[in-house]
Amino acid sequence: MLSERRLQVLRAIVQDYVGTEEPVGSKALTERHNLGVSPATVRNDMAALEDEGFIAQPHTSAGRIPTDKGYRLFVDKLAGVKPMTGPERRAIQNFLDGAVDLDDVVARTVRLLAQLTRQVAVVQYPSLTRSTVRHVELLSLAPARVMLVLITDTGRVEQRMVDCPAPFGEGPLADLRARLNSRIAGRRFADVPRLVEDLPDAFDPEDRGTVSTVLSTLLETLVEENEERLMIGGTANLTRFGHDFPLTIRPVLEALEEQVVLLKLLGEAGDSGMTVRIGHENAYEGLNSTSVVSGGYGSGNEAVAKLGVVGPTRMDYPGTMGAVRAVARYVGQILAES
Amino acid sequence: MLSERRLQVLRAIVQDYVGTEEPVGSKALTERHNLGVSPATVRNDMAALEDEGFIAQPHTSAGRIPTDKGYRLFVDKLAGVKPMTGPERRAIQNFLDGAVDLDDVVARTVRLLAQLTRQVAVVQYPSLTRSTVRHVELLSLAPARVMLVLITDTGRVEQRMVDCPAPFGEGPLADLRARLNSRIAGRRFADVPRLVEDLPDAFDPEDRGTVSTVLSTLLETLVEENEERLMIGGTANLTRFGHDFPLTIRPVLEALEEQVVLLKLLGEAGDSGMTVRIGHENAYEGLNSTSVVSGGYGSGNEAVAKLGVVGPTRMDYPGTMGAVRAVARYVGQILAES
DNA sequence: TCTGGCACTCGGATGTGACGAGTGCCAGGA
DNA sequence: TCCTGGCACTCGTCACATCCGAGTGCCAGA
Repeated sequence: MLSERRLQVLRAIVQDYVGTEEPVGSKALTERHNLGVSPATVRNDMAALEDEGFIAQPHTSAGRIPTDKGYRLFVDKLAGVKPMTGPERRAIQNFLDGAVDLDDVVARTVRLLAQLTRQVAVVQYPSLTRSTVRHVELLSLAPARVMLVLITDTGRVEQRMVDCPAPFGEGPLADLRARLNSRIAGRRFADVPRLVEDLPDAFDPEDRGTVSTVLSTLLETLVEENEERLMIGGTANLTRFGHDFPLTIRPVLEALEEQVVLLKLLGEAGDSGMTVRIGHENAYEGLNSTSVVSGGYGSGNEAVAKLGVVGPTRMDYPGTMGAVRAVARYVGQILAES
Repeated sequence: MLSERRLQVLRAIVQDYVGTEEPVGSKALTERHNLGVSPATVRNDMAALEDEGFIAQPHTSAGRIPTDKGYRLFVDKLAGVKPMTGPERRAIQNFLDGAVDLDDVVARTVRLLAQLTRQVAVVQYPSLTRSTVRHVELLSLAPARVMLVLITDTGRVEQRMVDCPAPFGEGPLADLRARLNSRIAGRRFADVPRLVEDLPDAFDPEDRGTVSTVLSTLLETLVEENEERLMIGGTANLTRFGHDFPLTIRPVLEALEEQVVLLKLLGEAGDSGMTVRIGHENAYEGLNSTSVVSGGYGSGNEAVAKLGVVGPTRMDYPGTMGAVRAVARYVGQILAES
């Protein structure tokens, strides 16, 4: 096992490297952190840390930089989550309070996260499957054409056009609307299929086909998780990455355009608490030189969606985690209020 | 005035530079284009073109590159719009035909444009102000709380929460819904204010306040042009820009994050036909080394929104313009169908 | 008006050497 | 046993010098 001092040395290396973006040597370490020992001792410790794979030398005659494994140890054992300061918290709350609708909440959240962390922020729209139904509206646009509008408790609105197999009068439509709402308003999406199962039976035979069509469209809408949208911001921060630019930035930009990749990335994160994926821990190859800090947020006790930050492995983990946690918390509050 | 041959020389310079990304010299020019004259003659022409400000030398002993003014002349006089090939057209149509809803149409359009031009694509959501109302729905969520849902002919849905000054029964609500729809369904947004002006008069005094509140929320929604959303794609193509990377890419990424800037940019473009803004012609400073090719698209004869492409001034203008025109045309068709 | 020739310029690539940060190892001391 | 100071060594970076060649401008002649 690593001695206490060696862990301190690792911590110091991570901190310095994150700060300066340059490999750190033994002398600089002893000067900037009072470890109470000489550079030579630190050198021995560093050699040991390198043997264990926590740090590495880019070149023979250069200082050390942390490896993914080193960052992992740092995040797990050596660093806490840096809480936001009072003013920061107030700023977050004020900024989010100004939002006028769901789109705006998400947009503001992205901006905020990107600014706070100076990295790329990704925010998922509140997911449908965990939400509850607030209201279902059916509009007759043509004799055999119905528009289905679904309103969720998170303020999200989904609409679908339904082409009916047969003309559908205003009377049955109103009937269906009333029955539907009385059954599923306030219920969770997951429960809806069960609740509407026998609805067609209540209608005249000639209308049953249409009712079934409408219902199956509704269920499709509920299930359609792949429709989950997300918003991205702060891509300009990618330019701060490093000097070896195009090579690093390219795959990241590509990854950010693939919503599927991002959704998967966020999906892998645990529901509660925060998940940190460092470098090669990311399944997607293009993100092998980045770290992803993500967490869930929710309107109640439960997470309804995820948000996160993508940045270089060489990032300020405590600060980033603090920002993610704080923003997630406040977004949850805002959603719960509205 | 410039002689015919000098224009040809300019055209050749632009084409070669766009192709090779390297300053082009007199010798290379005569080899690759059969101008029928010797390099020495071309040199004289180039000197003249330089005097007029159409081309410039990055360094004393280098070839020439076109200036913004040179590109401008090229676009205005020397180049046409390169039409898409048959297969390309079919591919565009097929791809767009697969869209399931408005979001999907816009998303696909962005992807398509980005792929075709290998540049950054920007597509504005169909604008509200030019559209017509398809349906207005009012839902009572609580005694004094109404949700207003507006559905446009382009398939867009906007919802607003309205807090009423007094409780509002289902009866008057249904009444208002019916009157509203009979008056404004199918009408253009611009006409709506005039059409609903006297609506409160038809209601009982105690409901008038609520009716007015609902109406003013509706009008706000219609006017709220700044809410116009847009979608961006193909940012990874920025990495192909050049070698002097971070300096060029940074401000562009920043500009792309500022929806306001982009909306302005697209807004400046003419309604019909295509607009090309080259380098410093762009008002926004960060885009001074890029060109923007934009055009309007519409569901009918009229443009309802804009779309465009952002790329280096050194871009394939004929090809880009062809792609923009083709995509705009097909998106219009798709919107008209749905 | 065009052409071939020629001297000139200057950026980029290549090579060389000095410098210095950082290392590993070792012998001596607490 | 662990820490420390010293020392030789490595190697990347920087500054400077050199060379090469693409490209130019200009001029005299067709």
